[in-house]
Amino acid sequence: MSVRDEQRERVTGRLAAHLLETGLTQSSLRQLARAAGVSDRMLLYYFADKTEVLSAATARIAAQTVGGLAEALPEGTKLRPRELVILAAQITAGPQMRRFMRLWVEMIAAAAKGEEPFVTISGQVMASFKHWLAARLDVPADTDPVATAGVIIALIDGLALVDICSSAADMQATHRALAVLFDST
Amino acid sequence: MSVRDEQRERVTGRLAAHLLETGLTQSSLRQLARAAGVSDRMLLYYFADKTEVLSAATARIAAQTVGGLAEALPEGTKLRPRELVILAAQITAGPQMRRFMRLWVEMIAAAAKGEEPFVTISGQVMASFKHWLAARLDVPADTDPVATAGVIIALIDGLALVDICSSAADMQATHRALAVLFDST
DNA sequence: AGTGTTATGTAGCAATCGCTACAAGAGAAT
DNA sequence: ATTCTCTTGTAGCGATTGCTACATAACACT
Repeated sequence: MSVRDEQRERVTGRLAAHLLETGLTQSSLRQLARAAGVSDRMLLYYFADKTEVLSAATARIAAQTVGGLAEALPEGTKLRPRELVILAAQITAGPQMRRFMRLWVEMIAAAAKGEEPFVTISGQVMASFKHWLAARLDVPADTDPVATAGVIIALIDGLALVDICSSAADMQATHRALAVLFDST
Repeated sequence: MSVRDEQRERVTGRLAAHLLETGLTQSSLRQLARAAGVSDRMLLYYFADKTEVLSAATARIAAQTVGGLAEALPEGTKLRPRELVILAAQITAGPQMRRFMRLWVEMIAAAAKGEEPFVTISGQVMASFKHWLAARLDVPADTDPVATAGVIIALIDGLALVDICSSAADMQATHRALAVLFDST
């Protein structure tokens, strides 16, 4: 592997950590380069352009996140929708996943503006998340598991949206109300 | 009312329409000025700075939207959570509200970045939406209506997120799954 | 008639943006 | 030793950003 490719790997990891930390607020080429410990000139030597930089970093983040989720929901798990909602809400409320959710919201908003690579990436990530969740979903035979997973993801992502513009206390109340609404006892 | 104040009103209305149409993609001062039919110089004569421009326009949009919702859910309406979810999902899926939801997502993402006026405004709008919805919510006495409204808003807003990065066909399936999950028959 | 406030246009500043031209050192290949 | 590709630095370009200095025209007030 050439020096260029090695640096590409190193830089991708650092950028992934940087984006998780700061979201898309510090994502100009110069800011990204500084966070990665290289010059902006070199960033554009390792990658073709800014789109490719962000593409590599966000793809890395998505892979890491799916890997982390696999621990909480290993393959073969089968949960009913209400159970999965409660569990997913708990998982995504943790400090680590919370940072990802915030970045994820920013990425989708960028996709709404037509900005690449976010249109492409968020479409792919959304689709794969849906199928990943659907595989762990226990639903009646006559209902669409992927579409049901879509509803659950909407709820989880929506909680992240509400989280952004609510106080911590309000958010706690929201989670309590969620537990009541989706109580499966 | 001075000429300045009259223009302020006119411009605010045009900017509200512009933002609903284009989201936050064309929201530089020069682009906003062009959409409003004035020079950028004058925009900063009518308003103190860009923050105040966006503040006026988004406040107008929020007021219009609440006004529109009041037709579908007039005061005195009382619905149980599952009924309200289905109804709200239908309402927000229409072309007009869909534009608002897209802008709303972009505004929250901007708030996540700490950008004013979006931090302030989206916090206010979220809080008032919650209470507005809670007033139309029929819940048991021992559950918090405002927090329950928060969950419903999370689901509705989350659907807008999913909508942004899904195909129209997938989105139809998602709405069908929603109807099944929250079937209140 | 003079004077001050209000309204509008022209021009441009400093900062940042993504990106590139150019040169040069380093090491491998011949 | 020479050439060639890989790697890295310096410098800067043209565009866009939010915002401002300055001049001027119009109108109100005394």
